[in-house]
Amino acid sequence: MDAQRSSALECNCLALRQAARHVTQFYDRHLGEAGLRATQFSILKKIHRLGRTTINALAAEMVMDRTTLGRNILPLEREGLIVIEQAPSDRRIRALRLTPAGKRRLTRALQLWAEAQAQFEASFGGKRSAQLRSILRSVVASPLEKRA
Amino acid sequence: MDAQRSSALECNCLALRQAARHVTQFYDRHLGEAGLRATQFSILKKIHRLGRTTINALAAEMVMDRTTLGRNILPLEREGLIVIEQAPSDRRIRALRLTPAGKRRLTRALQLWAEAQAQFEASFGGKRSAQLRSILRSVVASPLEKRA
DNA sequence: CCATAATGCGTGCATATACACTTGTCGTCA
DNA sequence: TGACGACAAGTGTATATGCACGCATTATGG
Repeated sequence: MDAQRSSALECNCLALRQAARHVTQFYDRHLGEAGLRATQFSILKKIHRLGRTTINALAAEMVMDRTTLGRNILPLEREGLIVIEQAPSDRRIRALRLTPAGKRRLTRALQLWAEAQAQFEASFGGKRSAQLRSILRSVVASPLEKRA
Repeated sequence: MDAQRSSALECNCLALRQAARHVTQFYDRHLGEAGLRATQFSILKKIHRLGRTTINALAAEMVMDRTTLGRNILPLEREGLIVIEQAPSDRRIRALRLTPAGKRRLTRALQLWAEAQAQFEASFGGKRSAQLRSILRSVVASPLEKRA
C-alpha cells in the first residue's frame, strides 16, 4: 500500500498528467495573448494542415474522444474561427474548415507558440525535448489493451 | 505556417496532452471498476502517503492548481472517502484525511491500478516506462518561465 | 425494395482544469 | 493593539474530457 516509493511502481498515468498540467499552463499563458488555449491552438493547426475535415477524422488526429472534440470546436465556431457545415454528399458528416479570421488568428498564435516552444526548449533542452516527443509518440502508438 | 512536419518543431504540449489522454482513458477503464478516476485514485494515494495534509500542500504534490484540487476533492468527500475539517490551530487551514472507507476503496483500487500498470508496462516495455517516468519527472521539475 | 447493420454525430451527465477575484484569518511591526 | 501585508481557501466563469445513450443517415444482404 506504499508502492510509489519504488521507481518501478510510480504511476505512469500520474506522471503524464502532472507533466501535461505543468506544460499546458505554460503554453496557455503564452497563447492567451492571442485568446487561445493550447488545445484550441492545436485544433486550428490540425484543421489548417488537414484542410476540410470531419469530426471523427480530426478527433483521431488529436487522440481525443469524438464527443470531446465535438464540444471543443464550439467556442472556435462561436468566435468565427472555423465553420461547421453539412456535407451535401453524406448528410451525417459535418465538415470543418478554417475561416479567414481563423487563419489570421492561427498566424498570430503561431508566433506566440514559437516563443513558448523556444523557451521550453531553452529550459528543458532541445535534445531532451526531441527525446520527450519521441517517447510520447510511442506512448500514443501503444495499444495498451490486451490484443484479442 | 506548416512547421509541424519538422521533428524539431512538433509541439511539446500537444504531445504531452495526447499521451495523457490516451493513457488516462486506459487507467480510467481499469479503475472504473472501483468507482474511481485516475485523478481521484492519485489524490487518495497521496493523502494516504502524506497523512493529514492541506489543500495547498496536496495541490503542490499533485502539480495541480490549488483551486482545481479544491474542486476535485468534493466528489471524494461526498462519497465519504475523505473528510475535510477545520484545523483548530489555524482556522484558515482545511485538513484532509482518509476515512476508513477511503482506505478500503484505495486498497481495492490499488489492485486494479497494479493490473493497469502491469498491462501498460507489458505493452510499452518496463525499461521504456521507467525512461518515460524519468523524463516526465524532469519536465515537471523544469521551471520553464524565464528566471528573474 | 426492405430490414438491418454500420456509421457519423449530438446530448446528458459527471469530473477535470485553471484564471481572476473574493473572503476570512494570521503574523508582524510600529 | 491596530493597521497592513501575507497566507489559506472559496467562487464565478469558461474550457476540457469522456462514457452511456440516442438519433439520423448511409451501406448492405436477401
